[in-house]
Amino acid sequence: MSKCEQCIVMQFSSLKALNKDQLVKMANCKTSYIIKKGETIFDEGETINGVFCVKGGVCKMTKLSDNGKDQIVKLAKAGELLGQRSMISNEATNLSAIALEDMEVCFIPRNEIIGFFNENNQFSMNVMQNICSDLKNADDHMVNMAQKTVKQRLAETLIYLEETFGVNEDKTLKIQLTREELAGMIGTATESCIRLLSEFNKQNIISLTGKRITLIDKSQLKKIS
Amino acid sequence: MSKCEQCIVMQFSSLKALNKDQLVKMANCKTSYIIKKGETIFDEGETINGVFCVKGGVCKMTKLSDNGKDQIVKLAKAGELLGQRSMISNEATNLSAIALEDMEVCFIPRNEIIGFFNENNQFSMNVMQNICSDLKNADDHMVNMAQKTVKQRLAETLIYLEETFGVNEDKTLKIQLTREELAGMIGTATESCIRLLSEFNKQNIISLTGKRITLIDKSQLKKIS
DNA sequence: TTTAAAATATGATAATTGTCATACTTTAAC
DNA sequence: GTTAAAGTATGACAATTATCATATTTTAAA
Repeated sequence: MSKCEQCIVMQFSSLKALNKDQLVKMANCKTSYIIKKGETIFDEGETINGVFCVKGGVCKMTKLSDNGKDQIVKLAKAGELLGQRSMISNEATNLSAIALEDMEVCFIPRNEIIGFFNENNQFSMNVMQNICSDLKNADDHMVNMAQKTVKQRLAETLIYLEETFGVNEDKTLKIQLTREELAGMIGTATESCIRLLSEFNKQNIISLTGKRITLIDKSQLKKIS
Repeated sequence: MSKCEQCIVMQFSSLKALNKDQLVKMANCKTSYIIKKGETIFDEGETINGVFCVKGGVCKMTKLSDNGKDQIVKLAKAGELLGQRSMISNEATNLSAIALEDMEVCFIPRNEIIGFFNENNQFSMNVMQNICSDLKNADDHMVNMAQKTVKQRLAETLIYLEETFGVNEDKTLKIQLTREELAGMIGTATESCIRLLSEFNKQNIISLTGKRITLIDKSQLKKIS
């Protein structure tokens, strides 16, 4: 059982508002997990009774649409608490969380978090602000889905992926998404996504090396989006 | 200056958690407004420094997309607090609020609400749950926008409008949206929206009397959506 | 290393949706 | 009431996107 105090996550998660005693208390009741790439942390509709704190790695938060396709609603990385919304609403989760890379996560039971909520205003304010930020992003995302073309959404998403997750030494996007997952983010058919990537590639806006993507002309991507 | 204690809104808004003293305090610092149909309560990007409590009437919460169309992100009715998110994030609003009917709203300054936040856990929990509910809806909405056809979205929206705002004695939808607004809700061109309404009309799934809409075959609408 | 499975890629085609033009109808202002 | 403006409706056409088929490449397992 590692100490929460020393966890790097404490620097940028809402948990940073907790004091030493609270962190010790949390360390005593948390459970740590190693999640392998592709494994599910929890499924849409599951009752999880707590939150998962992401220590490392990235996961996709997806929702199964009626037509059977997985829509990626957001990507979550270190410092994020998964299941905040359902914990506060006291409901089952509305999204599934699936690891895109090997991950380290800690589970913190609901009671513990709710306790911190009541005794630590700054902490509850932090959580609230996270949720508000999610809400704002969801609104923006919704409007983009409704009003932008697939091409615009792809361009925007590529920029988002580079800005959020960075690039490797060879300039390729660090985050590894399959074409199907990328299509699931922008809300289109996998073939349409592949076709547009090819088109961007031919126009020298991006380059494709196997499944890896490199952004070449970012200003052009921004113009498109 | 009317008393907040006696306001009908207190029965179903998050403010119901406030005690008598707090309600009196709120009544003393609130400002009441009558908003005419079509008038703007606040604009996207505005800093409002407080929340608007809807006492009566319905408004649309919209976001201007890059292509110049107004997307309706949600409809708000009595009991809702407008501007909660931006108040908590301490940011400008990300949505505009425009009255669809004549409205009564009260403005409550930010400081007041934040004060209640700190002294009344149940109140802050209520607000949080509202925002969580908005977030869940936004996620659902996003997936629908991304994965469903315009026809499916229209069918779903018609059912939502009837369930949420009810019908008149003649069975027509109580809420009055122009075709342009309806198109703005489902995220499509006005003409496409009109065309699909005509199609539903011809198939006897709905009936159109001027701008008024009556749902005839709801089970069919559900099947479509 | 070989081989099967999965992922990527591309073509052909159909379905959906948007855009522009135009006509008709309702609404609201004078 | 008249009239202009706004809203509703429909046609024609173009653009976008999905679907199905199939080939190629990559990945992972035996």
